[in-house]
Amino acid sequence: MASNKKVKKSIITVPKGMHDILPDGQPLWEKIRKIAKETADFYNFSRIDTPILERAELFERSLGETSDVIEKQMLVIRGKGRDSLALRPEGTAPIARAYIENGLSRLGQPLKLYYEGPMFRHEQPQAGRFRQFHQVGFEIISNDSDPIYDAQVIIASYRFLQDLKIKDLNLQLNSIGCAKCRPVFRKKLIDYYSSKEKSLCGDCRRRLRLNPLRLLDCKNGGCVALKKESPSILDTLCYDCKRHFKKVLEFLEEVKLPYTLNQFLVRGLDYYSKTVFEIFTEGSGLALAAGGRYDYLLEMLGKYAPGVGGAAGLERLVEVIKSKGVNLLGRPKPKVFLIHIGDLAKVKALSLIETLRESGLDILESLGKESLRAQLKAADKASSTLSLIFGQQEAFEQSIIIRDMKSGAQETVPLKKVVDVLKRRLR
RNA sequence: GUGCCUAUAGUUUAAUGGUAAAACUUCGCUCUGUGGCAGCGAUGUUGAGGGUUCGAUUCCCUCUAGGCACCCCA
Repeated sequence: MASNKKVKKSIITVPKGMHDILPDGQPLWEKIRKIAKETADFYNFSRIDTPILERAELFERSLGETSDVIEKQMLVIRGKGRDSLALRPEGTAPIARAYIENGLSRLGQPLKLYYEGPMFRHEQPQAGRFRQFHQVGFEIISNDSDPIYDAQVIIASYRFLQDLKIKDLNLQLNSIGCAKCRPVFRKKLIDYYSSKEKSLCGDCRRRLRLNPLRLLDCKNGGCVALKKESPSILDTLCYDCKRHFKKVLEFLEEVKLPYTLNQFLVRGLDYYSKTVFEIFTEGSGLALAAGGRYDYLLEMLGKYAPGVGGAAGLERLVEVIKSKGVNLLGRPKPKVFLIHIGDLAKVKALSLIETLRESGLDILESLGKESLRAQLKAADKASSTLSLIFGQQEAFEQSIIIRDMKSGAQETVPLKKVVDVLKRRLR
């Protein structure tokens, strides 16, 4: 106790933007992951896990050197050798890498993959934004850019959110064109905005030079007004892109998936082309899931193969589920609590637990507590339906008491029969 | 990287220029083999450092951390 002060003073806290997911928060996380897996299973996406560390170059080459994610958010570790390793800021580039490196085209076309895990971006934490966050993502890589894949990724992402019982989903769609038509649009945008540079905000003047597409993303009053008259990407798309996008919309309409066209929707990463999408829910300005087609990503990494994918941020989902009061967790399983009294029973309880385990029964205990009172309290707090009371006398007699925690009714059964009786009563 | 706000038990919050209170949680006791209720008790050097002051948890400054917003993004 005297050292309390010292301990307190030197307490080590979690790094900025990171957080613990505590035991009482786990059930919801497990449930979300479970629903992600069920969605993936149904639509036939196979799980893939890639390392959390990748060569920094992977992201530099694929996400775009001028993107914020690369420019200032990537956490880079200098390895012992000359390697420059990065904590992955997103999940798609690693999958593209794994696809090429392992020759995953051999697994058949198309290859549908899903992943789940932590991502890292060094940014200022705020609502729905962390330095370590978790994503679930769906990706389809194939040897052609069939718009059906775009639709399938969007459907899977949408259904995932629906299965999480998140209401009022709003799917926004756009096409940002291909290598042929995007430059045309880019030029149109620059032409349009150059004459109006004076009325743009500081950020937008920078964007005009660096990444003109992002001009459409600005929420600044003056820029928003200018946006209205700006050239529309949808009018500029080449024939192929137009047809591709139309097909995607057609497919979504077939499954009655409501969408909104948003010609101002652009994405932050360079590898996107054609279809881009974001899914929102009412009352939050943050996208719950987002993604798009990336016809050039794998090519940039050395092998041509178009793909399309989307990812959802789990922290944001948890936040929405909590704030909307969605009840995802059903009734908990009935629990049995083993209570011991006395040293002999304590020892015997240990092997009894193993016996129950072998019979496939779940059992809770509090072997560290001695008094019956305290153990009953613990059983109650764990919301057990039944408890087993095992004392000195029962240990001698090879019997045990089964107590119904709600009614308080007790029956004494021979130890040999406890498994059968429990199974019957739990049914 | 920029701006604004905040910092008191594990949690949520009071209070005061004279070294802190409640509720909830946890643990224990009242009650040595029968829980949920109740009563009692335990668990804190008011984020760190400095300044003003006889005296600072309170006022001021710095730092740190957190929240929110911008940038950007899941």
